[in-house]
Amino acid sequence: MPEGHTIHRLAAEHLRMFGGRSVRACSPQGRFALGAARVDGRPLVVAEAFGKHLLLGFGDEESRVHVHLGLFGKYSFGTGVPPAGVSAESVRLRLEGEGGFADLRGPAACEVLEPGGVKRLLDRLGPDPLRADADPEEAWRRVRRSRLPIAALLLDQSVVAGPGNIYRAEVLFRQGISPEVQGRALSAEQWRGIWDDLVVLMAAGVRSGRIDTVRPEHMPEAMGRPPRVDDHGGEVYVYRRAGLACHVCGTPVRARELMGRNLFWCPGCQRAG
DNA sequence: GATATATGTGTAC
DNA sequence: TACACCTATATCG
Repeated sequence: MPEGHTIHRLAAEHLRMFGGRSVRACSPQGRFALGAARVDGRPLVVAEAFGKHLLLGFGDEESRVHVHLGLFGKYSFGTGVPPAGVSAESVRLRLEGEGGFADLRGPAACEVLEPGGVKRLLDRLGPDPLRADADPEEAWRRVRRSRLPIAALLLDQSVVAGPGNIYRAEVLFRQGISPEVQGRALSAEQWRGIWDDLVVLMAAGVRSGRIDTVRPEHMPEAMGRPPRVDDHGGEVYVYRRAGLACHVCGTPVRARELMGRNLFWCPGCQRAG
């Protein structure tokens, strides 16, 4: 679930459900008991996503509740009273308002940040393709002088904030760029292509709540099979399709580990620099 | 029941 | 590069 589009959806969902109204906050699991007590009873006035980070602001506090889902974190929303039972014991943060509740389980981070901590967090994030204030040139300045492969740069949140393993694989496929190409070997046009496509793909992800990729117009017709509907719940061309024929050119999709993450690409469609 | 896996990141060696 | 961490779900025996 948790690439940047998910977090932007969560921010919007928080505002819809709680925006401007006071909420009750608690931590059934206990590990965020102090933080929850601190915001309990205040109105939720800020819910904003920066890459994969969610920031919630309550009342006139300048501090923010900072949530990062990590690999396993999940939110569940509902109307009415949150369900009791064993599954409630794993809820790190629960917000309840008149409109419903939000349960957070398994986050990598759930903490209160003072303004200085918020600034440090935001300072180490690159531009987020889903934010109107994002400046792709800021990312390009990092990319263009890096010897790291573009596949590594796209997962570095200090270069670009938001894309995860699926968007990385799919955007490089759609742009026909080999994951191995060094950042400094990319042209400005290629970077522009990657960025603009991230904006399109991730905005679609925010709307639909899943990651779907479609054949870009500059690519030849697909071979008649639909893209894989992955366990993640979306239609993709290369992500987790190792060994299967590319839907565009028929070449087997390849996979390898790069810096601890699974990387997928089509050697037929994705050329060097 | 045990084990493997996952869309992520931070720290230590 | 390895591992630690957080949780749920799928798959295997």
